[in-house]
Amino acid sequence: MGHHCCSKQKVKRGLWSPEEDEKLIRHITTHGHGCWSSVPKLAGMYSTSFFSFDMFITALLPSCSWLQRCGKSCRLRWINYLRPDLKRGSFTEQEERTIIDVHRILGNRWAQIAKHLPGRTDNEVKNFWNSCIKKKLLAQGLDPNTHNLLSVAAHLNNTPHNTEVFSLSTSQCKDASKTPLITFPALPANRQRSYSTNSTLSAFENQNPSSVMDQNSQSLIGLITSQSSIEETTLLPRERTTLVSTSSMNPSGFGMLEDSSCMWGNSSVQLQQQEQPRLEKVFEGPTELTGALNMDKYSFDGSNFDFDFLDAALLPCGVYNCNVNSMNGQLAWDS
DNA sequence: AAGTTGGTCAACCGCCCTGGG
DNA sequence: ACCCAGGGCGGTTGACCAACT
Repeated sequence: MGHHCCSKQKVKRGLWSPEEDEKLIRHITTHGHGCWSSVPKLAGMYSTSFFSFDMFITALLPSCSWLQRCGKSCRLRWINYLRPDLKRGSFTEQEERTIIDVHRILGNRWAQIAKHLPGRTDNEVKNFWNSCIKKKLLAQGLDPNTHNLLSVAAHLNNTPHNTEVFSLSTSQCKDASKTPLITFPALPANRQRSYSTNSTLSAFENQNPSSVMDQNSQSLIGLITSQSSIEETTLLPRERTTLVSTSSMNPSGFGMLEDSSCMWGNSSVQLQQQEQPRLEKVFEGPTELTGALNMDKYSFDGSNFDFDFLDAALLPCGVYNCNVNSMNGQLAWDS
């Protein structure tokens, strides 16, 4: 069943022939596409000598020269294949990284993602994602839909209580060049969750991301975003920014409490920017800020700090120390 | 050599949105 | 307010090809 725009015509389907391509290119490069639904007929006419007797013969014999294609088909063929500004060939590593980064934020909004890749189409990006990137992420132990570690999701699903705890598995991160992004799953409206790690980070003072190890001597490079407000908080793109946390008070590392409040045992948060951000256009705000954590509404029960996210992605990258004013309880981050 | 399987990607389908009548 | 056509987009299909059995 064809689209209603061409339901009255006998239209051809399937792969385009070089002759059809030629007609479409000739028409659009000289006249533009205008209304796509009229392109097939016009493209056929312009393929003959203009204002000639042939033109009228052609019009009378549509099966010979009209582009017997649905307008939608013409549009798709032009946009996805014939357009002169299309980039050909394999995706570069940087393009791949961009796709992953933007997909993490936008999900399967291929057209939006493609806008960050000049010369690439949504169809191309979608195909590349489905045939390549998806598998790569799975091989790294990451859920391609959520970009979370698969073990996190599995653990969450298996935990019965209304307070759920996961362990940040680092077994998938042995290759430091493929450090995963660690994101917390969005909080469901009707459930409370508590997230914590059971790994102790012991080398946070070392600024080399590849040598930040957990107790199992496996690298754990983390980046934490609040998905509930992902537009504002994202993004500390992996391989560009490294968040390393540790604490003597809270050897478990970090955690998130119900209602997106964040409990940090960190005595320090280190953000290291490794290269210029590539995604400035995705977010509004100062471009030099690729993200950091800014917290408010803390509480301290003698062993743990409890913070709320105020907003993230607002602090410049750098190294921050958390200071608590013992008199008024105010929290301050020093760089 | 023939059949099967799996990957890639161009193209289609169906839904949604928008603007005009 | 409603209908309709056109355009945009994400999901899916299927043709094609290469590798494998």
